[in-house]
Amino acid sequence: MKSGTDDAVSATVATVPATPPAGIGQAPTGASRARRPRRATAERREEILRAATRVFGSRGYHNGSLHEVAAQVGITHAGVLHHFGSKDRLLWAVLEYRDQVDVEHLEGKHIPGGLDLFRHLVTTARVNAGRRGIVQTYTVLTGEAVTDGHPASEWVRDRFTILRGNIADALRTAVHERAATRGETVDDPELDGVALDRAASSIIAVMDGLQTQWLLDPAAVDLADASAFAIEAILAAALAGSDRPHPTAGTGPVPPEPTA
Amino acid sequence: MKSGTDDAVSATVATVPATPPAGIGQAPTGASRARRPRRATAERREEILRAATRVFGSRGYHNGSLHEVAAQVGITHAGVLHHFGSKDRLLWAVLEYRDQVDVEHLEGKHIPGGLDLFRHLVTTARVNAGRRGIVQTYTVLTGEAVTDGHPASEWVRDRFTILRGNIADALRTAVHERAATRGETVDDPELDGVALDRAASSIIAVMDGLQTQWLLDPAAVDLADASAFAIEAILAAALAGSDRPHPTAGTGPVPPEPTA
DNA sequence: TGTACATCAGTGAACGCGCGTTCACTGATGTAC
DNA sequence: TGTACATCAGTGAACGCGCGTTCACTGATGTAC
Repeated sequence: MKSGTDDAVSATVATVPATPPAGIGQAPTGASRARRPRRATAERREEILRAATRVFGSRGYHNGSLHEVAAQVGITHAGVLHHFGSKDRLLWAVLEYRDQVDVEHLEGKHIPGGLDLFRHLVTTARVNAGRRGIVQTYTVLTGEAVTDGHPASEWVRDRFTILRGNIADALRTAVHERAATRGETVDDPELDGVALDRAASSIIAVMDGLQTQWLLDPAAVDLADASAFAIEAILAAALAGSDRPHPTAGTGPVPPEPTA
Repeated sequence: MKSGTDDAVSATVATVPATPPAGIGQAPTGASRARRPRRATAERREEILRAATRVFGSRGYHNGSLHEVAAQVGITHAGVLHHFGSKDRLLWAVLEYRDQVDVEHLEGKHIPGGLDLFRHLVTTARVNAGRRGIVQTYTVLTGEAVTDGHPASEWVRDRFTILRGNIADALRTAVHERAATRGETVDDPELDGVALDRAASSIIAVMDGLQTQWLLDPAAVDLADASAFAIEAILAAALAGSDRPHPTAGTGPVPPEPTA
């Protein structure tokens, strides 16, 4: 994955790693000398990634320029390309970098499961209310990714898939937990997978949608409170829905109208 | 509103109306001749607006080009500018056009209130599942609008404000309706405005967020079903919440992590 | 029915700008011996 | 401790492209008389 333009790697670009910058000091592979990356290189590369995160976040990927990224680091845009080869490659590196940072934040502790995940999501929303920049980056990139042939769309799609899976699993666990406290067992061992996915999608959707509204009008939307309310609402409906067949919404004859 | 670059209107641009193209045949205002717009003009302008909607929707506003819009109508990009003066102006016209079309769709019937509004929203989601293009346009533009200084951000913000208001009003009505069927009256005449706004934001948010996921991965998300489920869940929580003080979510000590 | 004239739709070329990419080159860093 | 050398970070200029905007101009349309 993540390929697509990797065919003819320009000869000038010697520094671009196929994989994101791993640790320091790996033993020299070839016969030539001085293969060990310099200590400062990884740091400089991180500086650039942080700057690119800010620029792509505030201006979008297409509209953000290498010049602006470079200026924030104090080098020229050619210097940025020296490290990352192309603008597309820089974007991919930014996305991978964010994944990596997120994982490091969690340290050894894996993503919580069961009801703990939902408390975690609520906390995340509360924390996000204090980091406008990061929220903007994700929102802008996610929106752009819907565009035809956007270089980040695969990444965003994968991210959604994984999140949906995690949340659906946590829901399943929560249903079992609740049944256990009642001294019951859940009849359908696989539960209703469709219903769980539906709830999982919805939870991600509210969080994302509220971020958009909050970014555009922070005074009108309380990101933390609204997220907490909506997550609880959907969670409650999902748990209740696992008891009995889920109702389909009655719909009157209302004319079509977009509400994006 | 909608101003910002209206200062020096280029002299070449004679056709650009300050307001969107109104009806045909309004009486000549000045002393000069031939002021009545030609019959074909309004149609051609609409053609352009529809093409621009498609282009901005599939490529985004910044990435979409006047050339592509023009090609879809069979004229040159200078011809498009003849009608709209600048790219920004074209975008505004597209947004106003969509508003206008939406209203016309509703014909005389105003937006429904009370529980009918929520049935209407569910229907909208179902209809949207069959109009990928329009959904993409709204999603892309909304995402881009979060960008610094984007020409559509004011429009999107206003749109959210109005929608939140409509939905909050409908919620208020629904609460009263429900109390009435129970033979009760609602004590707080203004209800809990904050709670209503919270629920209104959440409903818009799920609908938008689900659209994004659906656009990226139609096989993984059932737009209509998921929207119906989530709207019902939030509606139920809002109605239940109007009975007793709303609980605040308990949150464990979990490390921060973005989930945009 | 004709004529003169203003307006309008649209063209085609040119301009200028921003931007991503390429490339030759420089000075510094670090390694091998 | 020195020396030679490969590698690396970064520069500055040039290139090419896409694109929005401007502008002079043309042919058609419609109006006034």
